[in-house]
Amino acid sequence: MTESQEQHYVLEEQVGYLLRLANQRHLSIFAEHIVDGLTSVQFSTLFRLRKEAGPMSQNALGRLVGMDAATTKGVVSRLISRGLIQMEKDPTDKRRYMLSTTQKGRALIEDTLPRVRQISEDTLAPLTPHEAKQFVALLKKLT
Amino acid sequence: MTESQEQHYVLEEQVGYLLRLANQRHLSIFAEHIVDGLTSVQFSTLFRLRKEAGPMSQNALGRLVGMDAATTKGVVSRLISRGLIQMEKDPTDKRRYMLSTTQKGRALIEDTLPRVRQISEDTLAPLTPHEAKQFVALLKKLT
DNA sequence: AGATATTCGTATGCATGCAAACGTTAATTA
DNA sequence: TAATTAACGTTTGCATGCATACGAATATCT
Repeated sequence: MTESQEQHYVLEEQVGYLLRLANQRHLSIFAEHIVDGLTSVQFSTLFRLRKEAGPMSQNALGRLVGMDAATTKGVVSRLISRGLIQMEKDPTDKRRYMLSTTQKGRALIEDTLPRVRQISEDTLAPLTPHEAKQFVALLKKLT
Repeated sequence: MTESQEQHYVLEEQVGYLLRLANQRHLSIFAEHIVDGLTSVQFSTLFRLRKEAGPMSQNALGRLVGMDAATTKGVVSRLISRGLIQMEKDPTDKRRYMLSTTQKGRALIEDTLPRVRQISEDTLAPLTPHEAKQFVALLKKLT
């Protein structure tokens, strides 16, 4: 390999730069489809709480969605403000609050599911179906 | 396709969810390698200003890095605070300020280049070299 | 049991990132 | 030329996201 190739550095070919732009694009597509201001992270959080192990503590939920405690606090507060999840004291552990979805939250998940499916499709639209599967597989391997 | 397949929705297989985690992972790797608190976006901005068309307006620079005007304002302010770029009035357009890198900024780019190369490698480390190339190509196509 | 670790939720500060609104200036159009 | 439109930079408000620190409660270890 020659030295000139070593010096070569193009922003458009760096994973980090491209990941940032791809993420921005997805969030933009998400916002287009979801009218009521629910964010991608808020949906993920709500979905995890509903479809995973059910009621759990705030920090546990955050971990399942890939958020640290500080971020989780804000997301959960907003979901509670919207009346999509609820909080009650854990009788066995005075530090914890158990979180669970409300009826309104569960209804919103069902209403939103077709749209989030469409969002995934739209995000992958520039790729052929085969490329899309490849891409998602590589993304999973990367995580 | 059966109805049960249509109902199927797994968070770990959604592009948006995976993109968010992949981006988080990259930013974490970036922070590990760069000691002085320079962020990924700040490096991209500095690099663009130095290696692209040279001195340009704030909004133009932001566009080249994929930031809106509000975000650009903050990033540029921080780069100026660190003494990495400088701002001077554009004599031909009273609205504009022309931005350019300082000597300190250019020196920092050269010092940082080997490290950002390593960051890209580390981010792609879970993939084979062939997969890594595929992944970057698909990311580019997606953007 | 008592000392130490860890976990829980919380709070603050900082950095992206977008929407929206704003005054100023330049470019376009009628 | 006059009116309109567009671009420039700025500010505010809100949402993620991380580091750090904190008191309270639980777990673990000696």
